[in-house]
Amino acid sequence: MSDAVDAIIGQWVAERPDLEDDLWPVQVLGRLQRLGRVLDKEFRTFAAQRGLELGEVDVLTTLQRSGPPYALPAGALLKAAMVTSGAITNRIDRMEAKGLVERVREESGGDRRTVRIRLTEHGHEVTRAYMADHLANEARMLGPLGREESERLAGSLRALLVSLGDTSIG
Amino acid sequence: MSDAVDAIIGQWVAERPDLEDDLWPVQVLGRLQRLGRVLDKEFRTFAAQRGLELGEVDVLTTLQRSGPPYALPAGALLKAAMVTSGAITNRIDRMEAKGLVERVREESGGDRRTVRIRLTEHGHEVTRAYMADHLANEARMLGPLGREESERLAGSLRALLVSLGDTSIG
DNA sequence: CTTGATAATCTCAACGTTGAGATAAAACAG
DNA sequence: CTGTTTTATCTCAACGTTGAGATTATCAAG
Repeated sequence: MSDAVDAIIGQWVAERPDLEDDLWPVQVLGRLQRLGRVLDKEFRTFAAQRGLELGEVDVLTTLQRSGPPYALPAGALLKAAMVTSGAITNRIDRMEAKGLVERVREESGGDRRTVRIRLTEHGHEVTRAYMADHLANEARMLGPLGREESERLAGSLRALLVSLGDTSIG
Repeated sequence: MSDAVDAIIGQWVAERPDLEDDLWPVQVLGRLQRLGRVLDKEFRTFAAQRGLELGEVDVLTTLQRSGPPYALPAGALLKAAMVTSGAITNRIDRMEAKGLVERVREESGGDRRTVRIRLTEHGHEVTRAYMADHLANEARMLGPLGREESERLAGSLRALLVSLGDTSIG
């Protein structure tokens, strides 16, 4: 069975036969770009059905998996989310209005520049429910691929991420 | 060697041991999401250094690989790009101002609703130069992975795209 | 023909992100 | 201390996309 990227490469070979030997990276990177689009759309819709923006889910899960006390400085969040500072400020503003997180400024003694973002009880509940649904959805999406092939695929993707330098969360 | 996703999964297992058996899809989909971000950033910077927006490159290459007469209806472009109509109108406006493409309305006899977007000579040159650089950059990015592992990876990614229903360009 | 439905494109306000700059606090050097 | 540099966060205008609606043209039925 062939996919959209096979079709695209086929077009290129027909139009630019001289490039044929240079097109092999597209088999991987073209598919990764394509999957990025497809998954982004899927997850965005999934989040929207639950009243959340994808960026908000990102913040919620980052805080949740960071463990007690479920609070991180804004700077840690922006590095984890790979976005700029303006985006994080904006997200936190919205999430604070929704009661999902709260800004906690350091008391006397601490660094008064940093603002810690803490999950509220409501944020905890929303995240817990979301994660359960989300993992079920992911399992469904990977169902046809099978668990064994998934493991193999994960190994190759790890190697690629490592070679691209994405080796730590911060 | 472990990557950022290994770290994330490690945090989840520590915080929510009850979820451990359900986290296996994250090994694949988490990495794909992450790679989507990383590649998007890389390609966006690469395009910006050459005075182009990523969406503009998308239009240029779609037209180029469609072959003579290097012209497609706006509707075909928006399906290929997986974006909404507003985005395509906006892109074409910008690209027309840059002299990369031109709008060609059907003459008498054709469907006068459709607007065909045609690569200009300048657009051709820009696309040709861009593709050469881009393919070299992609080969460089995949260098560490090696061509054999790339082929294997491409096969798994194809299977996933097919199972997600992404089997044709339109 | 005429009417109604469908299709292709454009318009535009709302939205989230970017990126440069502002603000304020902390760390460092003399 | 005092002045400079660095760090953490916020502000805000510009940007590209979305999504609903408007516009104009084609198609189908009567």
